[in-house]
Amino acid sequence: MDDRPQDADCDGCPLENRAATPIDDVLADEIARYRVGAMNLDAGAEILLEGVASPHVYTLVQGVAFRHKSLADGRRQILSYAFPGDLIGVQGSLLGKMRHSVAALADVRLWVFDRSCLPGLFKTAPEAAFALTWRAAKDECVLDETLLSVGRRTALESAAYLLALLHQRARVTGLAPKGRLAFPLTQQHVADTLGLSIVHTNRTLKSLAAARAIAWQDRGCVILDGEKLLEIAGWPGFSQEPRPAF
Amino acid sequence: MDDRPQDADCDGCPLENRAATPIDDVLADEIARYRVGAMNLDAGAEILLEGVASPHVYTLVQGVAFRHKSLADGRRQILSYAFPGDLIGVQGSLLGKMRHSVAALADVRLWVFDRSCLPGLFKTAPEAAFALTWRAAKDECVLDETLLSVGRRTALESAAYLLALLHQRARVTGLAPKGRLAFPLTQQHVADTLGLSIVHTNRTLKSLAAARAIAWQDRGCVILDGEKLLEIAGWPGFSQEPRPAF
DNA sequence: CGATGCCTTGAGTGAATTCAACGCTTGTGG
DNA sequence: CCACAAGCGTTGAATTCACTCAAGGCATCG
Repeated sequence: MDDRPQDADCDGCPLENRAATPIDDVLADEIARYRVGAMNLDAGAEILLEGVASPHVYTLVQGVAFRHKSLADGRRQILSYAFPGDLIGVQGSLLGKMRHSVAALADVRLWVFDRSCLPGLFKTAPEAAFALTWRAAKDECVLDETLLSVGRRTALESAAYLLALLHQRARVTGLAPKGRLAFPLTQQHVADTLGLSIVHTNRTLKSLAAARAIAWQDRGCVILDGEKLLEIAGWPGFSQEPRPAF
Repeated sequence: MDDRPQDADCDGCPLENRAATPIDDVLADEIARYRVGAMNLDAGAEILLEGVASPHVYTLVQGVAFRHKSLADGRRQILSYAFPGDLIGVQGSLLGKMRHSVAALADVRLWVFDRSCLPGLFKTAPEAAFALTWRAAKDECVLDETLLSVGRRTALESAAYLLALLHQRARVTGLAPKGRLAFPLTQQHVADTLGLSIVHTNRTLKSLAAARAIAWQDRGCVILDGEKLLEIAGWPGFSQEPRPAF
């Protein structure tokens, strides 16, 4: 793939667009000093593979990615989604090798960092290191809510939660113009995130469409009523609190 | 509750017992300087509540705790378990207020720290801060595997995974003498961790017992064949890799 | 223009749930 | 000391949610 022109709706806002993306300036500025390259990948490509000890850590500049892991017979679970500004592969760097895979959902643009930069960050830029850990805490918070969803919410509630989450995260990065999720999310992705079969996922999404909360058209999801999704999910949404003073 | 005598099997090994517990010396030594007190709580008590901005962070010195969150109508999901040496409440401190609750599974002994010590740790003890983040990564790794389990493993596989996990973690802290999990885990806890009903959990555990992998007796779980659990779960177990050089 | 990927629908099956009840142990108050 | 309640585990039966199997429609692409 190549760099594509930005449209007026701010699809695929680059990381550099600080107005639209929730940049953590301290971390972004500091880590930028360690940048060793960039990488572009097509939608569907794997960014990192489970079991691999990658020499790199990435930041997602453009596009959307997802973390996933699978059982021996192929059953797949999507764990979480990454949006522009997010770090990719930090867990793997800290633990030695990847315990999950990461794949590109849309075409992605990544900045590449040497994994060895992490200890340096802690030594020379404590506030950036703090910001990194704060992000890890936010990610874990999302993971907690997803686990609650998969474990205890009904299929309808769970699907509403997921779409509300993706909508909320996409919006702040300019990836939800007019409510349309601007990345090729398939019903198989939804199924693999919620732990449901593709058939039942389809029926559940139809039910959300019947409630006029979403529409599934042109191979993608349009959020018609975000409030209704939150209501169906019984979820208040994530608060966007800033990082506490260092 | 009060401090109780330690038995020969090392039940309830205190944090001080470095031979039996996987202490991260750098972090433990450093954070100990900020200790402002200790707290003992009975089994069943809540340690931290969702929504609260606690002034404290804790380390679990003795006993077992679990993180959990619930939906409005009471459906509960257990997210993870904490064993001696683990930190409790760091996520809440970083994010402002708790996004989940934490409860004591067994009687617990905690050391109390002021939440404001965290930035100080990053400023003055970078290696300890690095160790803290490394632990967060390990915790997230467990959470990933649990999500895979709840979403994609069958009830039998999932139950085998959970008991193998608890056995593995209990063993290194001396909380699994002769294979018996030395804390009052009920079938309701198992159900709330796996996202199953109590009735189906009971039948699934009976099935594991019929396979001679476990026994459920005297209100507790005995692991008879840890290898068989791993095999049923289709899970290799967690590698106990040390923290990488700083 | 056949192949592929994605969405959709029907029908039958199976897994897991709810409802209900009972036994056993533990703790408590009369 | 006994009666009683409460907590936990167990079992049966009916129901429902979700799955598998199967097939077809509709785009897109080589």
